[in-house]
Amino acid sequence: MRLSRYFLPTLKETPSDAQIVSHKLMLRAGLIKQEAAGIYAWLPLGLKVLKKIEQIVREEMNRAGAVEILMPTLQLADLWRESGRYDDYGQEMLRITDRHKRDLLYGPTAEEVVTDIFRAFVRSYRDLPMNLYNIQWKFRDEVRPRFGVMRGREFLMKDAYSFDIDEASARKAYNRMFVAYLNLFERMGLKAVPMRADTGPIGGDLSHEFIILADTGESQVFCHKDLVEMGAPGPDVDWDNLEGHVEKRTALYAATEEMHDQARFERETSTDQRLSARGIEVGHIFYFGEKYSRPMKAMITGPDGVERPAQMGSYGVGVSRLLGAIIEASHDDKGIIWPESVAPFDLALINLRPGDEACDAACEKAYAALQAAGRDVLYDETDDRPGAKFARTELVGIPWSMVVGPKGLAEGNVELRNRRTGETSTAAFDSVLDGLIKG
RNA sequence: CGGGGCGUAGCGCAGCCUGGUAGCGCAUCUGCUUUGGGAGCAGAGGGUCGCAAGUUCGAAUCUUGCCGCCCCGACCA
Repeated sequence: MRLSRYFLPTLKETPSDAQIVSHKLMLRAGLIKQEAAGIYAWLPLGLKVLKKIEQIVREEMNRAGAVEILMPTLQLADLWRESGRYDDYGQEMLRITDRHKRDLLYGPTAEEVVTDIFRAFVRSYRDLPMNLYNIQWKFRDEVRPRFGVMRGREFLMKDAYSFDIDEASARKAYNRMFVAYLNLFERMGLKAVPMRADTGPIGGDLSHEFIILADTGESQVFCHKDLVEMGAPGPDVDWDNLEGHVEKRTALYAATEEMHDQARFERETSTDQRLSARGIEVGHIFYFGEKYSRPMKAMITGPDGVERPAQMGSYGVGVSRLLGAIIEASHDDKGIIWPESVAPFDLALINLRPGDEACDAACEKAYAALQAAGRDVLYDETDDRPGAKFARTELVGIPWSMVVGPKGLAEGNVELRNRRTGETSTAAFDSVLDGLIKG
C-alpha cells in the first residue's frame, strides 16, 4: 500500500476524551473514530488489526473442533421470554420494536439463538459433542462506557457454545476451549492467565476468566507467579485428553478481586511466588449445564433411549477489546508496538527522499519484490520530512521498517529498524531485502 | 443511576468571573526555501461559540431548560 493513497489519519495531539493509553493511541494512530459513547467506526488500520485478531481466534476455534456459524445481531424477544431472561436482563439490553410492533433486541449474547438453532436440528447423542461459534457484533447498553474499545457498548465478540450429552463430556468440551484460549492468546503475543471465576447459581469449578496483566487493567488480580510464564500447550496436543494441561494451570492459585481469598492465597503460595497485579479480562469460559436447554426444550436422546436437556457451556472472547488490551500490554512513549501476528502491516518501506532518482528506483524495486513475496508493505512515499515519517511509523507500531535514504544508498546501503527493540542495522540493499523476503 | 466536569475552526486550548468587532498553537491551502527525528519564512481560507428560550440597546460571556461527551463510584465481555 502506498501511503499517499491510503487513509491513515494520525493525530499529533491526543483528543481530550481519551484517558487510558490504549484509547489515546488508537485515536492518534488512526485506528478508530468515536461515533457515540462506546460506539466506534473502524478506520483502515484498525480494521486490519481487528481482522487479524479475528482470524487467529477463528483458526484456533476451528482447530479445537468448533464450527463457525453467523447469528443475527437482532434477535426476537420471544426467545428471551422462553429462557426467562427478557425481563431479567435489564436496561443493558437494547430493545427495539419493528413496524409490526414485534419486540426485538440487539443481541448482547446469543445463548437463546444458538439453543434455538440446536433444538431445531439435533435430537440424538450421536450428533454430539457439538460446538458452534460465531464472531459477531454485540451490543450492551452500558450505563457508562469507557476506556475506548475496552469497554464500549458495541463490541465484536467471539462466542462459542458447546452441547454435550452429559457432564463428563461437557467437561471435555470445556477443556478444549480452555486450551484453545491459551493458544490463541499466545499467538497474539499475550500472556493470559486463567483465573477462577464466579459460577453463580450453577456452582462447580467450571468457569474461568482469562486475564492479561497490564498496569492499567480494570481489576486487581492475584496469582502464583509461575502461571504468568507458563506457555500455552500449543496446537499439537491430544484434543481428547487435555485434563493434564488444564489441571497444571488450575492447580496454582489465581483469582480476580471478586473471587480472591487472601488467607488461601497466603496458604497456597510462598511470599516470593505471590503476584498481585492489574488485569484485563479478555476471555471467559463457562459451563452452565441445562440453564437454557431445559426451559427452551433442547432435548437429546441418549444411548439409553432417555431424553434429557443438552449440557451446555459458553465461551467468549472480546475480539474488539483485544486491540485495547494488546496495546495496553505492548506500547512505549512513541506509540503502539504490535506483535507481528496482529500488526496491520508486516513492514514499512520508508523513502526518505521521494523525487531522488536513486531512492525512488530502490524503493520501487523493494516494494515490488516484497509484495511479490507476499509481504504486506506500507510504502511511505509521501514528501513529509524524515522525522515525521519516523514518528508516524513508530506511532502506528509497524514491526519493521526498511529505511531508504540518499546517503546510505550512495554506499549501496539501507537501514533496517525493529520497532520493539529500536535496533537499527545498516546493510547492503540486497541483503536487507532478501532478509525481509525470507521473513 | 448517584456525584463531578466539559461543549468556542479538523485537533488541542484561551476568552466567560467583570456583557461591547471571536483569538492562539497544531493541522489545511498558496509561494519560496528546506530535506536522516513531527521544518522555516510570507500569505490565505475556515466558527450561526452544542441546541432552545429568557434578561439586555447589545450575550461565547448572565439565567433557565434540553442534548452530547468525559471522569469518580455502583455494574459488566
